[in-house]
Amino acid sequence: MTQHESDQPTCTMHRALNVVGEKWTFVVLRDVFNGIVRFDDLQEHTGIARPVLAKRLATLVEEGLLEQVPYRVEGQRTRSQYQLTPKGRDLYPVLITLRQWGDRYLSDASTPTKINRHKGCGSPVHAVFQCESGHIIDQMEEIEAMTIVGV
Amino acid sequence: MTQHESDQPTCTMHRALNVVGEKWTFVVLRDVFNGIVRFDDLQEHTGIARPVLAKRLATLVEEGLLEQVPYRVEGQRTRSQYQLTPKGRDLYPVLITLRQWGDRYLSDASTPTKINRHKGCGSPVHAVFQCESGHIIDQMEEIEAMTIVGV
DNA sequence: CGGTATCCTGAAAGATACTG
DNA sequence: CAGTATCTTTCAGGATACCG
Repeated sequence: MTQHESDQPTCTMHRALNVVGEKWTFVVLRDVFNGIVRFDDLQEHTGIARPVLAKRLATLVEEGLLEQVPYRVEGQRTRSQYQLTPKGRDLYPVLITLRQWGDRYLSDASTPTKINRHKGCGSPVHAVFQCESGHIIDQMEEIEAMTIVGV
Repeated sequence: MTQHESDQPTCTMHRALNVVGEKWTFVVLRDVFNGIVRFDDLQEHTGIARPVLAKRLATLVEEGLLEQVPYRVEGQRTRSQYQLTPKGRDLYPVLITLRQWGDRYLSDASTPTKINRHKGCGSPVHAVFQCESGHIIDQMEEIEAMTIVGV
């Protein structure tokens, strides 16, 4: 059964992958999160071929994860940069959990470790689950999945 | 600058994507998490072409995220199934955060919402971050990133 | 049931060069 | 600086058929 553009998957995770599941998407987003927001800077830092980067950025703008905004430094000409929208910013947890998994299983002497700290208190953070009753869950065995049909 | 197999990216998130960043990987993992663990079941449920599924599963086994284990129901012949290793299980937070993002931004009337509940208390859970001092962080603005060189 | 073997296609990615 | 235009290549993915 071939997947046509029209029949979207009903699984929202699958849909998410159709938006951000391409090879370079998260690498680009990572850099934007890190403050690299201009085309040439992104190109140089990621090493992606220029046409590919252009297409990826266009997709991210189309999908509403990035916004292209012009800016101007006094006395220089107008330039443009990419900014995260709330929709884009909300992917941060995915990025973090992905990186934490990589840190745990794929790091070696050559990989600089990125630590995320709680501003103010300064302690390293990691992903856990919290239920609405307030319990913290760090064993996924304590979680059960359930499908709600009809939204 | 072309990427050869030998020169891995130093970013662990990027490395993670090289393991699980292919189109169908998370869809397969999702099903395995949901208890669909046999080849034909996976094939039918995902709709992936058989050779592709075979390759994806082989990769996941190679990379140590899945294990192929034989099992036998009394009186029937031996069958085989795929089981998550701890390394594979630890991708759960990535799956959940990805799905939560999809739920928020890509759902519509046709998408069944998957709710994860805390066993016992029954309340829905969502991914948050916790720092080692115990604070719960649900605003990513409260998180700052920092690079530690030299592991 | 759990895959392989074969063959094919298209889309994504890459290299290079050019433009406003 | 921020892209396009062209062209080429690679390969993940798909269709179909077959096998122990």
